[in-house]
Amino acid sequence: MKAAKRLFLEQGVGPTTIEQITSGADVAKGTFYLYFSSKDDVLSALRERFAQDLLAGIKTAVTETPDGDWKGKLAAWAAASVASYLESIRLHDILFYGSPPPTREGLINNIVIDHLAGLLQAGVDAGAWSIDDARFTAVFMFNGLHGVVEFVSTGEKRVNQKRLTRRLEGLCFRAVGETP
Amino acid sequence: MKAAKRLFLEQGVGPTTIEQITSGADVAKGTFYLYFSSKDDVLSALRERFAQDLLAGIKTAVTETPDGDWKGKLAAWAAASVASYLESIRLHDILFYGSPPPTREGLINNIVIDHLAGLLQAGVDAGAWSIDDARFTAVFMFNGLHGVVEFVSTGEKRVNQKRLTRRLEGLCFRAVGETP
Amino acid sequence: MKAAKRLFLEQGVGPTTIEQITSGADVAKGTFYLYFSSKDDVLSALRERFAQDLLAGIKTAVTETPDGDWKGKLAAWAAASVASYLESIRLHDILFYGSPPPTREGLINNIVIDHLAGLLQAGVDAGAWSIDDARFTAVFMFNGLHGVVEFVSTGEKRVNQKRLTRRLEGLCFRAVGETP
Amino acid sequence: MKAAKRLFLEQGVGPTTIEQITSGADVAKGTFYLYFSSKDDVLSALRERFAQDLLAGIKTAVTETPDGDWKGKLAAWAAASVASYLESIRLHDILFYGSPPPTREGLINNIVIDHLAGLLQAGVDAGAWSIDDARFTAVFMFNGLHGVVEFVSTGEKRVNQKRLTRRLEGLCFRAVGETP
DNA sequence: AATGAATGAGCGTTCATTCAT
DNA sequence: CATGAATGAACGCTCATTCAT
Repeated sequence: MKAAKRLFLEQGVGPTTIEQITSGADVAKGTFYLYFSSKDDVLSALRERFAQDLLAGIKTAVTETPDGDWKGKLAAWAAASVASYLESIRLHDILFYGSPPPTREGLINNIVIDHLAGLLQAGVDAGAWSIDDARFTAVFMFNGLHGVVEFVSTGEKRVNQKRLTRRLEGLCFRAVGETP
Repeated sequence: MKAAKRLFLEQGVGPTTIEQITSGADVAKGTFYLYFSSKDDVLSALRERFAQDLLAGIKTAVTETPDGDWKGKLAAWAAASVASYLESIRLHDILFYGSPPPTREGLINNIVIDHLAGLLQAGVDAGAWSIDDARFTAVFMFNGLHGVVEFVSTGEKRVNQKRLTRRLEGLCFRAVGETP
Repeated sequence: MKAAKRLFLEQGVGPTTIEQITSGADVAKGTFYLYFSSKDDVLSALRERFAQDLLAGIKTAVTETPDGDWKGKLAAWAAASVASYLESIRLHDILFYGSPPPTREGLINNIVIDHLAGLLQAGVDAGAWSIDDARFTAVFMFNGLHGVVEFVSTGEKRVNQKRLTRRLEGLCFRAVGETP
Repeated sequence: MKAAKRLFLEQGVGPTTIEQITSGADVAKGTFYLYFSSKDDVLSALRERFAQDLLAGIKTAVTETPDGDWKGKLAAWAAASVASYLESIRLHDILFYGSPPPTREGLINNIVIDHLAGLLQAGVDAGAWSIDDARFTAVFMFNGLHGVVEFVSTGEKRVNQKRLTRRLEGLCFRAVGETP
């Protein structure tokens, strides 16, 4: 999986051959098929692992913020997301926007968005902010943030993470009707 | 190009062969190479055309809104975007998220986002709203909207376009610091 | 060998893998190579066993017919052959007509034909019938009978064994110049 | 097809690779798939051609014998069959006894046996001889003859075709109840 | 004696691309 | 301009065989 990840990042999924993966991992070609049934299968495994890691990081950050501080939790969510994505936006895109997109179910998006939707709804229930539809807003926020990180990553020379985070926190606040 | 578009939608880009395209277009295989240099080349052409059409629709809607009515223009932008994407979100995804990703330059995103950023900045200059960085907000808004449309398209049975548009307008207003 | 036989019958020799055989026999793959050197080796063993069983059945039937009754012995040969083949014609064909053909030596044919040729020659010596060349006639008779059984097995819904046997006895009689 | 036939004869069907066939025919590997869909497909084509040629030879010989001379026609059938098979018994065996045997329908056997059965029945109708069941006897005769030719081909140093033919005619006569 | 993970040569098949007609 | 037969590199995948445990 390490070899596959490296190669996918270097040349994309399509052009990477099984042979290259096994060469990179210093095993024989047949060995690959002992553990994976196809290239898509490795992709699945990488997705799974990526999603778990990402969600874990976000959850930790949000949980560490004191209960009751809803704006703080939302800011923590944004900051953790930005940090994670800055580190691995290319891997994310390769895994989740690769040619035959998976069932759209089981996308990383889903578990991360589920979690965010939960957070937003909890804020609503606690009277912290007011929004029409938590899931809806979660999708908007997630995609907006993701897009911005991607935009920034491919555009600027060096990313000013601090300013980026501050601005995204501001946009998240506005999305729930708060002022930055 | 018509045949290619249909096939890409039906089975994805990768699995579509040149032979299928030429069969579908009722020409010989060699003829393909008189007009395109490769499959990626057709993809490029389809992208170009798609982006032009999309931007044209948005521009018209925005222009038709009376000058000075900034919220109206933003709402028009959102409504036109939703309408266009609802009709062709799958084609968009196939064209712009297929592997191997294009140069990140020349993405449809760019010309549409450029336009939106212009609109936002104009609003700022006119004192209609206040935002930190127009381009930044434009990227956020564009991706948020796109994500929501995609989410809605793959999820619900039938899409309630009116409600969807209303909610997205609201989120766009909030993103520029206005109340829905 | 039991597992191999079952699999050969179910899917043919070629498509059967060593892995399937060892799975079917509930042993590890390596164990196979402790007892056989290759798939052809199992095939050989199955052939040997098949030929022994078949010849034993025929010999018994022929021996049980009183000495001197040559037509009776020939009829017994035919009846026993029909009975045996009806039960296992598919196995026979798989074992003896599979590619690559064995050395043509060691074919079941040989030991069964040898025996039949002996019987025919004994009849000649005893003045029971008159034929040109015993071995020659034995080959003809053996193959004719085998072909008929195969023909009948693959063709009809249900085989009328009694009638089949009677007719084949008749043909065997004719082949040695006797009337049925 | 010529190259395939040669290779099948030299090394058997299984061990022959598509690559060898195309090399032998001095074309590229892909060209093979322009005309055949698989190795089995070539096999089919060779079978077809073989059966046509064989049957044509037999029919000619039988037809050339004066009508009314039933024993002559049967002798002609035997002689033509022997001659054809002696020339190409190995090819026949490779084509028709290869591993995954075709549907047992469409076997050469069928069209040749059909023809022979017709001849035998015509003889019965004309009162030339008496047999129980024409098709049945045809199968017996065909397989007997085929087996003998095969036996002789693989056994002796040099085949005495004249004596072989005479003896097989004799056996065919006996099978219809005539004396040689 | 038994195991089963590892091997890697070799297979059938596909398909973008060329070019003589 | 258009054709489509021919190409052949490249791929995913299988499976008989080995051998350290």
